[in-house]
Amino acid sequence: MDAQTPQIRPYTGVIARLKAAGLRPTRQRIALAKLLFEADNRHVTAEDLHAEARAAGVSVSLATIYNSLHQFTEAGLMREVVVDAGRSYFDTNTGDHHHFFHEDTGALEDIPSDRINVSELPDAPAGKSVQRVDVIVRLTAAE
Amino acid sequence: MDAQTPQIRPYTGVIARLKAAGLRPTRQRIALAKLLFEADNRHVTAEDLHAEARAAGVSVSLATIYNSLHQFTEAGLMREVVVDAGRSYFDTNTGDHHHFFHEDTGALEDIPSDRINVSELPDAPAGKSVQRVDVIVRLTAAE
DNA sequence: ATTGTTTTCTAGAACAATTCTAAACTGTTG
DNA sequence: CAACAGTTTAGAATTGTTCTAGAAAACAAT
Repeated sequence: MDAQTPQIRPYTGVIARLKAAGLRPTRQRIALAKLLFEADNRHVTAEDLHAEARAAGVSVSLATIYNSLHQFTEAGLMREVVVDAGRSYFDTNTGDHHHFFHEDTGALEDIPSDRINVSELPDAPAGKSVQRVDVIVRLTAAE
Repeated sequence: MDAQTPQIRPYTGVIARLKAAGLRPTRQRIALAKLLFEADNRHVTAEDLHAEARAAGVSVSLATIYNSLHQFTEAGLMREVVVDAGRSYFDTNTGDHHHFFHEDTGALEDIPSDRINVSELPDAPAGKSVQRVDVIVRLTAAE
């Protein structure tokens, strides 16, 4: 199996990506996009990203982190994963896949879609359409 | 006479159920248990249940609603379903099943486990065991 | 019933994650 | 570079949930 690794993109790549999404390439958005999209399969909370940005010497307010994460998600560059009531995770892998959730550590891990199979899905009720199917495999420390 | 009537239970049924779970049958817990377990497949948030109890003329504090929902869940009488960051749902159906989540209305709907099939689940990572597999089918209004 | 012991309940304060607000700032365009 | 719209910001506000410590209720033994 060949893992489709997205190429590491240069500066201009990030800027182009933001422009293509209809987002102005501001200092903050460029910095966040670089942190998020120049690595694979990142799963971050707003606080995670905030800490990371500050650690990288980029001064960004928490409000901007939330704004950016939502804008990136709306633009289809990320997706939001709900595993824990009270905390939102954002995933840079927008492909078809599912998740392991480590309840002890709070970590999220991808499960490629070919490693799991969901079938015989019932039809959506009348007037509704399926937006997405989320599978979360919750893990605890084995005893 | 068959003592195992799985239908609507009288007062004593709810009380017995609470006792069996190691919970004192207090006025509040009895009232909440009646609201929750004398109907099938209820999906409630804490606020929902609070409003419902008040509407039924039962005065219960919100803290007690939270306490009770958690106690019932720990006792295996209910299960918590995470679909929406920032809101917890509690489900009175403890059997094997999954959920439709209506994103427009916030409603949860059961999908019986025989109407959906999850297979080829990867092994849990070393040292971990699968606690549960949640499947959430997210629905939006069809356009 | 009365007591004592323990559990539970309650209102309100505290808390954490997120969203809002209104003013300051920045990117873009002419 | 001036003007404007889009963005960022700090801090306040909001929301859902948990905590706290005193009051009340359940239970057991009189």
